[in-house]
Amino acid sequence: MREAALALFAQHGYAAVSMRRIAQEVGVQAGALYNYTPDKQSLLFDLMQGHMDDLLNARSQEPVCTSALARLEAFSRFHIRFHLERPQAVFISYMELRNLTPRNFAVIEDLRRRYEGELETILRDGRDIGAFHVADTKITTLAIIAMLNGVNTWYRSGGRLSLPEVEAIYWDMVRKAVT
Amino acid sequence: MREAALALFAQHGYAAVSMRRIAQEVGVQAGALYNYTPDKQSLLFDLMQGHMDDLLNARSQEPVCTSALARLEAFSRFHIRFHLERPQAVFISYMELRNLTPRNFAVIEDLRRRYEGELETILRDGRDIGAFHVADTKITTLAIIAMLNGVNTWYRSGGRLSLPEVEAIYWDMVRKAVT
DNA sequence: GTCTATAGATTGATAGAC
DNA sequence: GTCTATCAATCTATAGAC
Repeated sequence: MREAALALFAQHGYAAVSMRRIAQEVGVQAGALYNYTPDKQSLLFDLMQGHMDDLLNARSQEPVCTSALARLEAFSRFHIRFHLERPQAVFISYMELRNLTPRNFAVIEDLRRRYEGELETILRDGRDIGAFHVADTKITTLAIIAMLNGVNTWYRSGGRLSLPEVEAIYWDMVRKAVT
Repeated sequence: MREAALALFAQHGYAAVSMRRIAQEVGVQAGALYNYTPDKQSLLFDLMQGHMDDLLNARSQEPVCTSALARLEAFSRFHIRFHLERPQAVFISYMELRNLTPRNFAVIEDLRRRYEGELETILRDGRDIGAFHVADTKITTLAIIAMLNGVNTWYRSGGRLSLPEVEAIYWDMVRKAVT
């Protein structure tokens, strides 16, 4: 059910996808879905929370780097790799924020800010030791993440560029932008 | 009607907003709206097409710069300024692409590509004369636009930073990323 | 745990009075 | 050009049989 909902929400949007349509994709009747989710809103929230949990868990299991540059490179490459591996979940977690209830929205926002905080810490530490030159760590954090997220709008596996090539191109831009 | 639809679509999403809700905002009954739009889809399309037309028109009326660096700076500052002036239209034009009919989608996509082409031309010309060092002009184009678009996710007028300060910070990052 | 059936509300769009 | 009224379809969610 979650798999079907993920694909359908990503393609048509949460509000435009009915429980009947999800059930059809799963191969059951609509009523049967309510054995697995209390309602449609919880289904959306679970998908988004699961994605953010995956993101933070995967990040925490990455090897720790010592130098400022190596930390930033590791983050940039991890971010691209992780997000390119699950484009649908990424898409939903950004596009469907406004369809969350205020309570659910606050939870997702908190997870998102925690992730952004990891990058900001890297930038601030690097700036403090003179490794980076950034005008504003908060804005630079958001600018870098926005730029890296942009990969998902055009990258298709099997295309002109391989994942390592994409990582290298973006890392080069990130590195130059902060040094 | 367009004004009300713009605000409501931006806040709740096209699929989640009913014609009755738009009519309520305008102060008429739902049926009256159909004197101004043949259907809901056309209303969305007109908003998006109007936004893209505004963008290309505004861009074409900007003063022409000669040096590669000045051209890129003018584009970056123009992009930030234009997009921060109409956050709702920007939001809709990106988020509601999947709610366009295939025919309407193709029209908007063409306008978007035309705009991106202006930046790519700047980058290619600059690279050809040795002013810029970019690994891939197409990807760099998308990366820069993604980064600049990110401003709209956090900037609020009257906040910590003024528009000229924001422009300066982003221009600094763009400049360093390509030189 | 899935089914059929349905309640109760809402949707986009139209018809016809004025 | 706006109104009331409504059609026909669709929606989320639930009830109860099996």
